[in-house]
Amino acid sequence: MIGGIELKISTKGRYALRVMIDLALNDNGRYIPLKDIAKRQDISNKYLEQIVSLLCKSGYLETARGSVGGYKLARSPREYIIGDILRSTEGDLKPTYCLTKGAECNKKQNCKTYDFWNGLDKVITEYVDGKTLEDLIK
Amino acid sequence: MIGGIELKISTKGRYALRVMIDLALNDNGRYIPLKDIAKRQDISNKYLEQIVSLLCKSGYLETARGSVGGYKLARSPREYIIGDILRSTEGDLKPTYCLTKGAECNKKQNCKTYDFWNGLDKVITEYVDGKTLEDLIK
DNA sequence: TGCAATTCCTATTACTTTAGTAGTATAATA
DNA sequence: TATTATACTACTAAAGTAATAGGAATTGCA
Repeated sequence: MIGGIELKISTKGRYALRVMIDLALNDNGRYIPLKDIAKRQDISNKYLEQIVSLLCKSGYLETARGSVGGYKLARSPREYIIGDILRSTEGDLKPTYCLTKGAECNKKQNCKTYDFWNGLDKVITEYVDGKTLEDLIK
Repeated sequence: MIGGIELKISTKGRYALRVMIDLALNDNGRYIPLKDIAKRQDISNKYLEQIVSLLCKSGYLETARGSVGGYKLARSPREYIIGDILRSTEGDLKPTYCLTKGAECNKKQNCKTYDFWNGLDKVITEYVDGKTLEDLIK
């Protein structure tokens, strides 16, 4: 088979963004249990656990265990750059491997496509890093 | 496992672009056999066959079979839009399924992320459709 | 103290996609 | 007719996606 579908953001990135928005919109100062978010967003609780874990490790969420535990935003929505949220779950957002430091192609110097891919990366990065969580919820 | 690498252009799109550039740079009016391109580009001949087949079906290449057969560009480099070349091998370049006509999410109307993804699609499309093959080879 | 609610951590899995390999048929030329 | 090349189709190993599953650790409360 040839002719697939690519350049797609995976569920991890899309769900991460929805979790952050959900937490921003439902902020009441207390910790919000994941099952509430999962229910509202219609996403598997167990799968969300893994995604939220990445957001925690990046320091984007505060968390509390136990019976009144859950998650809440660690900062105000305007302090979250969307690109950062996506990168924390998607890995990097670069369109080709040759753009990643340390993974460059050895033909990079005289490759006619390198500058093109680099330019594509630039417009993507400028867009996702130019918006904050606040921009999305208002 | 969680935490993969995404938003990547696959080899199909990258190789297609390199084939088109190779054909533009080595244009001598005659048909160029695929094995010459494969050798210059250091890509498997058999794999390139499948990619080139897609470019042919899109009408981007002229082809001739037989002993002096091969491929050549169907038009001048400035008449090829890079986005078209990529889409012919990659499928669409949209960052999420919800942006594809007929595959929209049923929550689209009040989804806070839809406009964000739509905006990302727009900057990607503007970039890839704003460059021609001529831009890449000069 | 014990129970319930919750996060935390790791393993497993079905499915799809990627990036090819392989074989054969078809066509054109010398 | 032998050679060279494209055209077409089937197959495959490895990786990634999108979960599911099970249990351990932590906290609040009766």
